Amino acid sequence: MLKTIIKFGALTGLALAAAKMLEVSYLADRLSLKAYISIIGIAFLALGVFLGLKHRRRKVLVSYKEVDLPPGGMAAPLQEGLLTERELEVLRHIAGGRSNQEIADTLFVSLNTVKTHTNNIYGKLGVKRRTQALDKARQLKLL
Amino acid sequence: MLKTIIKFGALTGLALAAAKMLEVSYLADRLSLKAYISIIGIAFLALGVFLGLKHRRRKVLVSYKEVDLPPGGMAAPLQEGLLTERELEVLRHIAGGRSNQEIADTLFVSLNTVKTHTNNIYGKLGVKRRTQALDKARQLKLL
DNA sequence: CCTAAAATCATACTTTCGTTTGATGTCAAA
DNA sequence: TTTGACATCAAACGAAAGTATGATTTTAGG
Repeated sequence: MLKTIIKFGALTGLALAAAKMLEVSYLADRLSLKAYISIIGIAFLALGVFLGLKHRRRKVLVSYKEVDLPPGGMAAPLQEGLLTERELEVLRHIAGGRSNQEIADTLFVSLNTVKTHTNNIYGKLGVKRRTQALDKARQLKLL
Repeated sequence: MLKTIIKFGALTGLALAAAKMLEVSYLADRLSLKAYISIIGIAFLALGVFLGLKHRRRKVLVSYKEVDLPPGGMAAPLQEGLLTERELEVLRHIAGGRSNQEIADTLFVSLNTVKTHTNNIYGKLGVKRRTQALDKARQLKLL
């Protein structure tokens, strides 16, 4: 971002310098002030458009890097005891895209019970929505 | 395209008119020609940048580079063209646990727009909920 | 036996999500 | 210029999800 600003400034400076040169050129004697101003304006307009368009180009991630796995393998840091078995069960259903009602049906409990579980999960994970819970759970390797 | 040119021309005309007004203003008496030219230049530069940025909506791939695939082989760019860039962007925010309103805020669009995107995503993935969309997207290696 | 944690359920309420319909502007390609 | 894909936005409604509070029942451990 800093580079962009610097480049931008440099280009502007160059443009201004060019304008100054123009100022003393023979053109100044032949063209009216209005025409001269117009040329300057159009030139800068073009420069501006160019710059504006140029800095919209997309960058793409192109490289990756391999790393060694820890000798023991990627064993789970499993947060033992954070969530209860039932809560984990519910969480897995959520990850599977099931609605609370569907979870209630498959677990043979009421919708309210599922809501209680989900809210307990949110509380323990420190989140407010099921999608956040999934994200957090993955970070914690709970899923 | 024609419209764009017309608008562009109109704006340029307005800018030139403004410049003409400036020309006869008191500023002309107080500022050196150089300073005057500079102001004109900067103004048009700004206008140009504005116009350039405004018409940047469509993104274009400008360069690419070949790389070796990881030994294990990463499943290719499956499902090319299933979701649009914008839809993928929204999907990633959903995966991050963001609410529609939050997504709207970070993308600087309205809540309704985000809802439209999400619904289009659901339609394309053949799902009905965001959590299902996440599950399906992972199966399709879209995330 | 007693207790704390876990699991169950409820009611009432707020918020977010999802659906539908319709519209406008832009861009690329035909 | 016409057309189709994209992105944008709106309004209104129903469906889920989430919050808050309180309660009862199981169950595992001390």
